[in-house]
Amino acid sequence: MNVRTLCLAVLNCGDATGYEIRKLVSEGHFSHFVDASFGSIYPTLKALHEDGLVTQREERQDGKPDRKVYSISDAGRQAFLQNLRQPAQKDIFKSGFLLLAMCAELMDPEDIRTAIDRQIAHIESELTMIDSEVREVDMAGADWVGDYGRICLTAGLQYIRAKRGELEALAGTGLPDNPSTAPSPTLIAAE
Amino acid sequence: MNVRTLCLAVLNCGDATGYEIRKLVSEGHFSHFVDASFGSIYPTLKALHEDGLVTQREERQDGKPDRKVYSISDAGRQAFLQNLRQPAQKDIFKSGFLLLAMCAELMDPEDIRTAIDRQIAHIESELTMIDSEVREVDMAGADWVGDYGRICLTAGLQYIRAKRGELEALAGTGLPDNPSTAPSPTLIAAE
DNA sequence: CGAGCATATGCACGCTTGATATATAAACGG
DNA sequence: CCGTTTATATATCAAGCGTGCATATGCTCG
Repeated sequence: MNVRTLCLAVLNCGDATGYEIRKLVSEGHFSHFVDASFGSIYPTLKALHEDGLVTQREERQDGKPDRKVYSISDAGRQAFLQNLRQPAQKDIFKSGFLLLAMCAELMDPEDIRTAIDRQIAHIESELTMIDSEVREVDMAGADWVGDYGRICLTAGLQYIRAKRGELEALAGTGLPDNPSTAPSPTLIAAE
Repeated sequence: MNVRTLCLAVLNCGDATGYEIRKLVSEGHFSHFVDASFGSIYPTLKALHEDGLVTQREERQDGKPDRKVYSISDAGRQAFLQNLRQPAQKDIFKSGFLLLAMCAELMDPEDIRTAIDRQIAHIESELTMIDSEVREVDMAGADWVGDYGRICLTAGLQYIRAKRGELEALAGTGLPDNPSTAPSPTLIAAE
């Protein structure tokens, strides 16, 4: 998903400033399946404006600095639908936690436990986010998407809670800086 | 997860060339929770070599071009463990499919169905990948990580299979090129 | 012979991170 | 009650990371 399509998608739900778009995709309703930062959103909005896919109006508000509010144009809607139509690439999932879990045997038990606790907290906060925010989006698909996220996250969370013991048990079994006790893994798989 | 840590993680499991690392993280055992491309892996290996975290030996093989095989050094293991220890950031998940699903109402029913089928195929191939390849990694945590992935993917897959009807039913209900029935915007300011 | 694999490199471009700027409100310390 | 810090809202830019693509080479296999 490139930032262009992302901005169009958000603007398709309603007018917004660059700041608000960032908020939505990084902390709000969209944040559990997309992300983008200031540095890409602002230039993208400018480009979309130049291409006539969004309209821009400046709102002078007393107190706060001027805000540039963007609206999607008809051409923008067309382009957005065109983008949606073409084959989406695979979802992207990157997990530092799983990389760490893969190497559990090298780690200190205490570090593993910390990492697991942190991961649980991350997932829980994500679930809270979905419950509280997704319902606000005025798109028919939002509930469906929210449920999808909730289900995947919940499944992962349950797994971690149920099986964290196995991971913790691995800690320290492959001592890295003690070559005499050379690691002999491959058979630790517990069921 | 930056590419440095990723390369160290792979090399920690055994020696490899840049090509092999790419294969592992993009198509092999590691590919369901990390990714990286040639363009980042090769320069990173060079940098790791300069920093003394990996050693490099050139193998002249007849037929194929020379291969540069990298091994992690003791300093590299230290650095790797150090990286693992420091707090991992949140997992990254980006889904073009969910963005599309969110906007289901704007889409053609046929396009939705195609997208859903494609998504199911993606998930199934990912599951196959995990089943066939993960067991080959010689790390104790690999099974744990594989099961985690399998469970999350399976949960999502079941959800899609069970609820795709609801999504398909939304298609076309928010007619885009008919401005009279266009969705009324300005829902961002929820205060 | 052409397709494809194995191997390696370089570059353009997209995107993120983080610094910087401005202005106003809320909160806190003295 | 004033001054200072902190948070919120807004926007821009430079630097660097990382991807995607093009390129090169030489083998193997159908």
